[in-house]
Amino acid sequence: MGKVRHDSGSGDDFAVDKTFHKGPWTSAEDQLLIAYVDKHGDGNWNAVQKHSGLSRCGKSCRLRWVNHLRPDLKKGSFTDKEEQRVIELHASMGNKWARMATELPGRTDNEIKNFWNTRVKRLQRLGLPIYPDEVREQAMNAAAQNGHNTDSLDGHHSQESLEPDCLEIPEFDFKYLQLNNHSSLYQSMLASVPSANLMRQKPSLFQPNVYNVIESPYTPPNRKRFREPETTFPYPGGGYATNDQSAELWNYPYVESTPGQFNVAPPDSHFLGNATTYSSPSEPLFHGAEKLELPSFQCFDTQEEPGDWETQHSNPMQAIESDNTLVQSPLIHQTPPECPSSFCDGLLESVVYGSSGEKQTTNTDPDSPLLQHSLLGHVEITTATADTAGHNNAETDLVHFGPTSLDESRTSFESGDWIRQLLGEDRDYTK
DNA sequence: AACTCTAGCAACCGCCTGTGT
DNA sequence: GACACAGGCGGTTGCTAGAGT
Repeated sequence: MGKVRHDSGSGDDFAVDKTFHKGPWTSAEDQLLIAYVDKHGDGNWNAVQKHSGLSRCGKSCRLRWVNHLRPDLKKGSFTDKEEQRVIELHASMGNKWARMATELPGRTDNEIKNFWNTRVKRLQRLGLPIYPDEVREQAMNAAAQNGHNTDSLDGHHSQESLEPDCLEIPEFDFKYLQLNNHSSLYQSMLASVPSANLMRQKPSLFQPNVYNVIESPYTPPNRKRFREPETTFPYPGGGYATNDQSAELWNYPYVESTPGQFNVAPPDSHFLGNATTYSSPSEPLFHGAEKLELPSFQCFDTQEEPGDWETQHSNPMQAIESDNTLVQSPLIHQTPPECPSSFCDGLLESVVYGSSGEKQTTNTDPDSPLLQHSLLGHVEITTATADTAGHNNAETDLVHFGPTSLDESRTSFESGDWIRQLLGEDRDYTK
């Protein structure tokens, strides 16, 4: 409190004609605002100052009312049920806090956002997946049992494979997944690890991991207002695409980036799996995306075959940070002993998308590394690990690849039941 | 007791959309 | 269509309490 700024009171423009207090609200201010709302109702927030004498800008008043003074607000920490619901909602819609808030009566978007950010931070430190392991595991099993092909996953996609008119955006309702029962085990894992102990774990667990670009298939329902920023990014066909054009790309199971780049996901990003998979619906991290500032570890080079890449770009992280350890996929390798999770990598949605673009005909061996890579739906690169003696323990570089062509990927899209096939319609995920 | 570190939370900022003129 | 305004949204920042050293 005490800070004062000039604010026009309308939106984000500032003027010198009015001064507004900033900082924490006092109870006196709260009473003024409550009295105003009682009398005039909520809305027309820029009139608050005029009618109540409050020296707060309209936006601040609205925020205070919505987040703290509204009578229907639920106080206290999130219940298990609410937490599970948040997980479900985030899995299905990403960082759409306001929309999530409509599904959680008494909770505000800010509250949910803070809750999620804190949770993600905690899980990252633990090396735990953002989404319950059981759910991802079962999704992967379902995919394997349904025989998703991977033999086309060479990571090399042509321009034609991304022609926008050739892809349908599959609709996917995460209600197929019942997370509730899985979450309990997951939560108990978390509860068993005091937060204060987190940083005492092997530091390598907390190193940046590999993040991917896998967009949620969430299709917003009709509503008065649904905002999707039109972030532009280089379009495969040349030029730049807006989100409208890119929608199909977000649903495309490719991950494209530049070797040697790092993606360090912000804690509130849409993690579709865990600390190693990153997706931000509003800010897709496609190669060359406008807002992509941090280097990425997603090591695709469309000019090279995967094998070439592996040899030519071996251990990209090693070149950058020799003692940086990435969590590996337990499906492929043994789980690092320091990792408390059976799955240190991948996430449910990445599983879904990893499989979504694959035809269903050949190479259905569930043990196939290619299948497993595809199920993970993202690049995994295990970097060289410096042991205590200072020796680098080079691990295998794993790279997930999407279908080579659109024809291959569209097969499953056009089948119309790709998600049911992946998840197994008759599977009971609550067990 | 002093200090450090972290989680949790409140609030702000900038961008955006919807609406009215 | 252009503009201004009001309000909504997501991302970020900064403060504080509590735990650990």
